Amino acid sequence: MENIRVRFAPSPTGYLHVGGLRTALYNYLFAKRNSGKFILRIEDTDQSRYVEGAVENLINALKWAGLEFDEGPDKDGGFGPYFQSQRLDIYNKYAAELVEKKNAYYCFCTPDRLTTLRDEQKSKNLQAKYDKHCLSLSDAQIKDNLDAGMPFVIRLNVPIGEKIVFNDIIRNRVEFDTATIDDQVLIKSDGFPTYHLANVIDDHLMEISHVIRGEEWLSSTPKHVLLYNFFGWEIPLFAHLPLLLNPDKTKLSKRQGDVAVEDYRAKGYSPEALVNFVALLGWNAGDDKEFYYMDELIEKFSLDRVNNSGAVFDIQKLNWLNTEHFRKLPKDSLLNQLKSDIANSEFNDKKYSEEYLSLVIDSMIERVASTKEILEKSPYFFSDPISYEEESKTKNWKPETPELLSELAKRFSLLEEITNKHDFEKPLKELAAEKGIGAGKLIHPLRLAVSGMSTGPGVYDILYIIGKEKTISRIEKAVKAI
RNA sequence: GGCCCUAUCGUCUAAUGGUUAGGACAUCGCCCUUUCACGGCGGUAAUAUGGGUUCGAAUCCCGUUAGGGUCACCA
Repeated sequence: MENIRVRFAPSPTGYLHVGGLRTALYNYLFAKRNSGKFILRIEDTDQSRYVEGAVENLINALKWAGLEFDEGPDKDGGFGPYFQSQRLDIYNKYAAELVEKKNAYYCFCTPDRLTTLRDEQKSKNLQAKYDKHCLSLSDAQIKDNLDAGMPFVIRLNVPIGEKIVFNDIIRNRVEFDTATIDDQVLIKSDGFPTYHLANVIDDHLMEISHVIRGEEWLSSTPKHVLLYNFFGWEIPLFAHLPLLLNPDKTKLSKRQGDVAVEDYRAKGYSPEALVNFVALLGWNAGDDKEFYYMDELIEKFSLDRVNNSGAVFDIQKLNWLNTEHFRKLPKDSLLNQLKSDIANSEFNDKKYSEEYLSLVIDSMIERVASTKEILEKSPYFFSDPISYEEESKTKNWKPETPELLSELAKRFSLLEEITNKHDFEKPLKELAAEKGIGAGKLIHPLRLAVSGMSTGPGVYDILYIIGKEKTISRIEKAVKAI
């Protein structure tokens, strides 16, 4: 294939949807795999939906996910501008050409008439469609209306009784009857184009070779085909991607959980995991491999192997992948992440050495899926416990416990040089043997005393990491508090 | 409702006319472990349905059913 150019063309609604991320990713992978160009185009033709900072958010989210675009805002490749709101002249020029050729026409119908028409059609269970009322206007009438400053739109003049057939890489042959296609508005009364017009013109002008987008666009594709034909332009190859679904199989939506890439980022999911996960939602290489890095995805990706049915966004599988990716992270990036999480936490006023944090990571890595979770699951590495788990208290804290722990603290205080966790194990085992009790009788209350919790790394690990002083002071505190 | 798309374990999927229908996540059980995890081993679990075509169908064709998308001066 030559001159592969694909685009991700979101409208700036405020955040990047995970479905959008998947669409962007497939475009990106396809471009990279085929030495093509990945273009970002902002479809901001709806003035009423303008959201402050949306474009920045979008670009940041893409960057975070590792999807660097080759052309787009602030990165001109000779096909700009990449904001549709800056290309109004172009759309108007082409719309005029269509009107000239009678492939489009002025429409002066009021919103009132349109709603009445639609209601009527709906009540008769008919498809809501414009009735071509203004198509019969004479040139003189149109000129009069225009001169009188009447608001107008420009509509696509869909021919009657034709079949529109196109080929989709994923769905193969798709056919529509023009009788089922509405005379779509191309230019709105505010002078802005609708998606359909702007999209077709830009894809042509930007020399897009493959239109890879969500399946929700499949039913408006015949309108686009019609436009390409009217202009006499070559039609790009289409690939309509299966939708991402809620657990109840409806189109993935905000109502049923997190849908923005930023939400997952904020929760501690890594970009590698999220990318890996959405890549597999609707595509696989044909083998059993499930763990991928971006470069491997690029190497393996092909549109031929994209599925044709919708895929449920299964958070459990994402969690698993996130864990897998987390465990493979190099030590220094774990360290950096943990430091930045601490800086953003309640513990941000304290200082911890890299050696210390490194030990914390080693002890927790098998128990968490993000550095953020280390803070949540083992706060005792960052400050003294302020409360003690009730359930563990009733289970492990017996009348004789304070005395036993005090004795244990005394023996710990005698420890001179501590080089590893076993230095703490010895006195505990000895005490247990002397008292004729199982080590568990000491281990469980000890864990509760120093951590406030009943789960976590081995007690000796905890003691070794927090050190002798803290161990003793926490035991003393617990003896008084419980 | 019209039009369009889709249909393999609960979920993501493999098997492109011949397999005991495979893997992964989840789930369950056992082992490891004086906690929680990790890990190891094993189990439960699917071709929506009815017809064709064929020696042979998850796979090809038709119908049915179910789900989804779309029917805006939103993208």
